[in-house]
Amino acid sequence: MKRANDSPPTLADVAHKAGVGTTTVSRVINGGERVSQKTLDRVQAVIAQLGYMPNQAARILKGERAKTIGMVIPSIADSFFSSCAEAAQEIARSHDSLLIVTVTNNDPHIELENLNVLMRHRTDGLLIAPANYQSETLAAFLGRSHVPAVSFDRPVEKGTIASVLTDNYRGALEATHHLVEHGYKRILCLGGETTLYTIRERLRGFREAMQQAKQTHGATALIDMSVKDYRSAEYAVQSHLSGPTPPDAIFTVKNSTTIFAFESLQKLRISVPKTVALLGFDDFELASTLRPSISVVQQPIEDLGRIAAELLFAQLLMTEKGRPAPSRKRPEHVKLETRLVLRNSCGCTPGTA
Amino acid sequence: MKRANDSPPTLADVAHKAGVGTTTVSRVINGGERVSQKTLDRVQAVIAQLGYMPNQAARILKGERAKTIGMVIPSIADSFFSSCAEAAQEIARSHDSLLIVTVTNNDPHIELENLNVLMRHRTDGLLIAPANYQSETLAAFLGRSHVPAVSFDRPVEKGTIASVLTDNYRGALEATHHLVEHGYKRILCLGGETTLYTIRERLRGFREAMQQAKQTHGATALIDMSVKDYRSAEYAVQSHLSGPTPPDAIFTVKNSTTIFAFESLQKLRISVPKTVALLGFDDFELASTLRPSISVVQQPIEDLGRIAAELLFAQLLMTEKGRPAPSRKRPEHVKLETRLVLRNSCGCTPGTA
DNA sequence: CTGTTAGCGCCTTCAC
DNA sequence: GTGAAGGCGCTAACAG
Repeated sequence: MKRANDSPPTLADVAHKAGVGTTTVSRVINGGERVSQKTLDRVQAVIAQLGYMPNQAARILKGERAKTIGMVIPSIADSFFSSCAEAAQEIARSHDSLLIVTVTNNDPHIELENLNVLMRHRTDGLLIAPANYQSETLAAFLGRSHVPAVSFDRPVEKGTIASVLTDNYRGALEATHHLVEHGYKRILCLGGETTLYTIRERLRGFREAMQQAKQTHGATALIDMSVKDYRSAEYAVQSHLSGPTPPDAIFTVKNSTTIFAFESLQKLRISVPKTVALLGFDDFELASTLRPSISVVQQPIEDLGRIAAELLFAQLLMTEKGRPAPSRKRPEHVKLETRLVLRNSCGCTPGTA
Repeated sequence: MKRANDSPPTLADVAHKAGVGTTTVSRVINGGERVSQKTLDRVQAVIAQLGYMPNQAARILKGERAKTIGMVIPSIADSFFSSCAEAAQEIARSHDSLLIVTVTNNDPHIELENLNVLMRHRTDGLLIAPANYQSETLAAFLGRSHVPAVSFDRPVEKGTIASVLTDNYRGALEATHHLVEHGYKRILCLGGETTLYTIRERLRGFREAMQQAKQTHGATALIDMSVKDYRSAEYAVQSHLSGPTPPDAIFTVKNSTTIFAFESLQKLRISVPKTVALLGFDDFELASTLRPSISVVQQPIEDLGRIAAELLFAQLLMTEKGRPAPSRKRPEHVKLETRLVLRNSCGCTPGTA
């Protein structure tokens, strides 16, 4: 026999067995245009019998779409990014494409490595939450490789790629305003990882709000960005609250910080919101089940992933239809709104819990 | 100019520009054996200058590894599977491979579709948490396609592929025993999705434990597998607890059921564990932060993904080295142990909370 | 409607 | 140490 019978059958195998030319088989598997019903049936029968599947690699080599997009994120286990990934996967699927997920741990070096691998595989496009939004290396890389890319959650400042971001600044601004309106005078902003775009924006929003509140309400801003894990959170909470002029409200800039802070407060038996109020950026699964329930700034996570993917495929269809001339339309920059979800920890008493 | 300057440079481009043959360039990018230092340097310079990257599709076509493995799971957003995915991704990365994640929503039809797409892309191997562990279609598909596959979390009963599973039966058995030893007499098993392998195994464990407890402790088993969402959970909890002979303990068979049950109990102001104890299968992020903290059966989630991936790559290296003769070693079946994490909701009082 | 043919980019004998 | 040539599986001209 000619072929090892464990290697997948090829188009030629099908053609041979069906007694037709390769072109005909090719036509059959690509919609069956310009093929007589009779041959079509016969060929399809052979395909089914042999369990033939087109070799995507060969198609890619011929210059077709790889039907694959790459996603570069800090972590999959993080529910934020896994939700984005799921949304993107869904869009990819609807475009008959696969999603390759790579994780960077926020390490720019690993990120670049991942991008390289993805380029080798000739993915049609890239979805990326950059480790370092100010990196020129990344911007240059993305600019050089002519692969459509969309950043999400974080921008790529130096470059010109499309982005889908949450309005972190405004979300933090509004959250802080809310605390101020509750009458809290000494508001502590708690967090870490200040190199991240999202954190900086949130901090900026907090600062701006407090700047205003200083005038209007005589409120004072406290900032402690030393929180990295539970230990540092507990230390921070304890030291701030046992000081001479403790905060009466805490604004946590991210998910995990909120949780750490709450756990610390709980452990130290500090009453929330009586002694200190708590309001966090980013919702999380049991925020409404904890006692007190935690007020948060909620962002439209799935939308981030979904819209980023949609933008990417829009670009792909663009460059497919239109003449290779990339029609220099400036890249889209979508900014999504947050929603302030008021529960009990900020001092509100919505509904009847 | 010959080539459109926006299409990636090819090996031939490099060869031409460096004034050498393609063979030489090929050697350079594959380790640089049998190439003089001088040409090596020159070629590498050109490669860097052109930003050349080998086209993986061409390599695949030549019969090389795709350096890609496919993962087929019910959902990415689910923290259980995203953790598995992250672990698998890490192993893949360490083997210089990419991970393609596809999601099935536990729909066997979508699952098969995903598998087909993955086959087209000639992934080197498959990691799968089958939607239906009893499916003959799936088993047949996996058997026919000669791609190494490892199932995890759930087996593929009819086939002969390797698997990495949690010992759900024993985990549930021990958990139930624990409740019995607390002295609870009427224990309710609460859950849903009884078609899933994991659920069935847990239910089996519960039944077995209660069977024994009936004799030894005079305990009674109650079973309600009607829980699908929060509403059904609340309904179930309410009706059971308001009945004439309410349960004094609840064993929830999965993550989300545990949470729904807890939320229901909280809403109905039913004291835990005083009025009813609660013990759930599967740990979750804030289980120890809730009040009372929730006792759970913890499974080694990351290990599932990691070991499954390791097994897969072991198979890959196998078939690479050894003669194509697949050495008919029977597939490995790894079973991982659970851990009973005792917190407050079952009636225990570990540490000082 | 259908078949023949020429590559896509790479690796791999085989000569030099 | 180096190069030329063939072919992996597929599609897209071109013939017929």
